[in-house]
Amino acid sequence: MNVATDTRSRIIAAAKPRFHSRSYANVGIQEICESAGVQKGSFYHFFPSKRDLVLAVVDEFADEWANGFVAEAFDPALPPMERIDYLVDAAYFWQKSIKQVHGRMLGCIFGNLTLEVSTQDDILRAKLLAIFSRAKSRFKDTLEEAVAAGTIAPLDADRTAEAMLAYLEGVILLAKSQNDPEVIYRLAPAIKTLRVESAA
Amino acid sequence: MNVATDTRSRIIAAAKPRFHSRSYANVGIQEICESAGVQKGSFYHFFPSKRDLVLAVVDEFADEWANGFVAEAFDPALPPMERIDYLVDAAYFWQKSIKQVHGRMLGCIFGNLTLEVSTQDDILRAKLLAIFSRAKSRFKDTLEEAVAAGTIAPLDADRTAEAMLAYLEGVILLAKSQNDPEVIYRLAPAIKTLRVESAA
DNA sequence: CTTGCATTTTACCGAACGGTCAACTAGCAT
DNA sequence: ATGCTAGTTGACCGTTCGGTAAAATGCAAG
Repeated sequence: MNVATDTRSRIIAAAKPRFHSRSYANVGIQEICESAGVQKGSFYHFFPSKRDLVLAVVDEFADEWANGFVAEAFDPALPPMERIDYLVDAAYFWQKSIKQVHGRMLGCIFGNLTLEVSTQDDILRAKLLAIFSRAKSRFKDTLEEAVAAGTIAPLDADRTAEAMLAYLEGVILLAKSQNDPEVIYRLAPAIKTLRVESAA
Repeated sequence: MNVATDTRSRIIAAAKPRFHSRSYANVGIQEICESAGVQKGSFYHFFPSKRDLVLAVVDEFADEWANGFVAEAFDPALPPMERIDYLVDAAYFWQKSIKQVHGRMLGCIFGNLTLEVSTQDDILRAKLLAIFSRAKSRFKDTLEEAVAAGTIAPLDADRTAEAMLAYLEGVILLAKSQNDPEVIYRLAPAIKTLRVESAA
């Protein structure tokens, strides 16, 4: 790994937990640079603006999830509806472990950023939207498979997938408002009761 | 209305749409003062800090809702489950009208603030939590009434109420990410399919 | 007419904000 | 050894941030 990419990734590594645990506006570039051991001029060598940094941070979080829990959860070897159980469990355990270390429920970075910036920055909103869209597709494929297998009654897979994603984000929001990951444990399993019937 | 309360309420009136359409951190006191036609010294005569202002703003939003759509929706004269339909419709039409005027889906102020500040300000988080708690109670009472009337099968009313609130917030979040209130129209009715079974 | 208080004005504080710039360094290819 | 370039440094830009303090104003009661 050459020097250049190291500096860049150190910046991202410093920014990630900060944007996650506070907010976009509340974390300054100066603080990130200090924590990464980088001068501000170097920062702007790698990132044209603060917005470009947060874009990169979002990408990293997305990759981390896609290659971690999400890949495990949506394992084709698992019965379809169990994949959803797995994902929900992963969200719970992840938030719980963060709280144990950090003392706080930090919630979902994508949800956090969506509500903070999506009225102010369409480029960032588009990136977040793409991530949600991919998540929805995972749910949708799973639901279609479950219907095909006869595990669940036929339904509007597209809309139900969107509803499930919404529910998961909402549960995490409520859990954050209580600073208590147990809310996820309590509520998230009900995600499987959500249904949007297919149009006649 | 005397001069004092007028200045104070002009400040709140100027702050409300700004906190709603942007974020807590992104709206400065100076801007609020300019818009309200008030000097900064006057601002700090009425509000000890920015946080106290946002607390007052949250109260106003909460009162507005409680005395408006929420009061209409949870009308005891309505069949219980229709109250939920009503509330969901109200959320949709409200967001839609805001978008028509403002060009943007602004979402739920309580959800927005929760995700932005609840890791950083426990007092504000507590206020938001209290508002969610009241909302949950409305759902809970409605569900209990529906069960008593035999409209729906028995369930864990407390948890289902919490789940419904979560779902509503999640749907609004997703709608905001797409800047499209029709997401609410599409997804929100599925709120009535959510169920948490009562413990055996 | 005066005292007292609530309100308002104005100027100001230090700190932080995102971002820029020119100079400098190190490594590599010619 | 020279020149080019990616990377780095540190000082600096103007602006805004939340918040303060003292003086000035308006007003009502005694």
